[in-house]
Formats: sequence, structure tokens, C-alpha cells
Amino acid sequence: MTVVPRLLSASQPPIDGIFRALSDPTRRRVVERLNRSPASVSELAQPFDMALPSFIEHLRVLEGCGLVHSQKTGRIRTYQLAPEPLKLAENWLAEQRALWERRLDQFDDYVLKLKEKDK
Amino acid sequence: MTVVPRLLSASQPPIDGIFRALSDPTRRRVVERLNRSPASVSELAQPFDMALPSFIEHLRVLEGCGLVHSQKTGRIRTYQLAPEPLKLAENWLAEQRALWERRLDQFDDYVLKLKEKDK
DNA sequence: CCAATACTAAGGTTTTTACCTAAGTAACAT
DNA sequence: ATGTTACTTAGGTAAAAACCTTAGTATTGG
Repeated sequence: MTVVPRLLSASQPPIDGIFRALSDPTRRRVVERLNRSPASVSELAQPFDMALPSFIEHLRVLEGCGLVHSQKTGRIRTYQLAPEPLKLAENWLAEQRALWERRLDQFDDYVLKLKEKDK
Repeated sequence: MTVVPRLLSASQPPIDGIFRALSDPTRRRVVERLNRSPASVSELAQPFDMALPSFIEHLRVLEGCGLVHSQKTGRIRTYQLAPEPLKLAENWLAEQRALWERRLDQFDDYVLKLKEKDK
């Protein structure tokens, strides 16, 4: 398969963590929010009814898989989206769909005949 | 935001479970395999070095979130892919990218105007 | 009928996740 | 200098996830 330079594959988050991160509604909402603009921890936390340390753990998960970056200036940490991992996940899904659709084309006739038979 | 009819949203698997299911490499490989053709439990399990009951649990997770369907004929249970949930996840990701790109455009405009001003 | 096949059920362990509270530290405003 | 703000650290609980083994139940081929 495709051999990726070690440094790149190490710095690029594995797709496991990306899907894992996106499986939580809180984290997805954070991503949706960061699509609009960068924001601080407390701005991000404000809509959620959750203790701050719990929320911050979500931010850490997002940063851990590379979906966001953060930097601290003074006492404020600002988060911003890093779209590459989203692209990675989207690509995997797109590939599955492409394969599926190719297969559907190949077997269209067969499927149609099966449905005829069902009646 | 978008209001979805209750019946639809209930029968359509929530995106949480889809991303969650896809976060496991075993389950992603099953999806990749099922893209080629339907297959039985043991066919699907064959490439994995894992006790069968453990593997079957993965299949249950996939079916639980709607990513696959199965039917039993005799003693053989056959699994097949159900692409709609994949589409759902892909759509969410695509939307994020669209928003992100729109924001980048806006930023470009902003930068351009700044540069105009400089002159 | 009987053994092999193809799953399935039951139950147990370890790790991870998602939350919490309480108590910090560092920066800023007054 | 002191209180308020903005996070951070530490630690603790409960539920879920990902494995395992052992012991089933149907089907089917000989």
C-alpha cells in the first residue's frame, strides 16, 4: 500500500481518533462553532451545561487528534479549526461511496431482477 | 435549526453512532470488505485474529447504527452494506468543509481590502 | 442419526470515556 | 496588593467498550 514518510504519518492523526472525536455531539458542536471563527475556551464552553474541566477534556480530545489547534496568549487560550483531519475522514467516506456506487453499477441488472422476483 | 420529522430522525441512525462505529479499525475494514460484496459472519471474521464472539460484537455495533443489514438463512447470517449512514456522515463533513472554505473566502476579501487601504 | 459447521448466549476482565468536585496557578484590573 | 478572571491540575466515580473463555443452539452433510 501507500508508504508514508514516518514523520508525516506520525504528525498526521490516525483516522481512528478523528472519527472517535467526531462521535461526541459536544465535540461536533465545537467543530461547527470553530468553523465560524477562532474562540477562547470560555466562549466555546458557554453554550454547554457542563463543568469546565469536563468541557476542556473535550477540547483536548479534539486537539489530540489534530482537529483543532490552540495557543495561549496571556491567560486566554484560543482554539481554531484545522481542516485537514476533516478532509481525511471525508476522503475515506467518499472512497467507500465510490466503491459502493461502482458495485451498484456492476450489479444493477441483477438487483433489479431480484426485486422483480420479490413481487 | 433544521427540524426533522420525528419518525425519520428516529429510524435514521444518529450520527454519533455512525462516527463511533467508524472509529474502530476492525469495523472500518468490515465496511471496506462489504463494499465489494455481501458476506457471511465467518467470511468477514476470517482476516481477523480475534475470538469470534468479540468479532460478532463489532458486527452488532455496525448493524446497530444502521451501517449494515443482515439476514439469516439456515445457519448462515449474511451481512451487506447500507450506504445511507455513510452518506450522512459524509454530508456532515462536507458541510463543515463548505463552511470553512466560505470563511476562508471572507478572510481573503478582508485581507484584500486591508491591502487596498494600505495603498 | 451424528458429527461438523455456523453462529449465539452468558459472564468475566481490563481499559477508556465522560462526567464530577475541589483546589490550584497565572494574568489582569483596580 | 488584592480580588477577579481564565483556565489547569488532581483525583474520583460510573458506565461503556473491547476483548476473552466456555458452553450453548440450530442446520446441514454423510
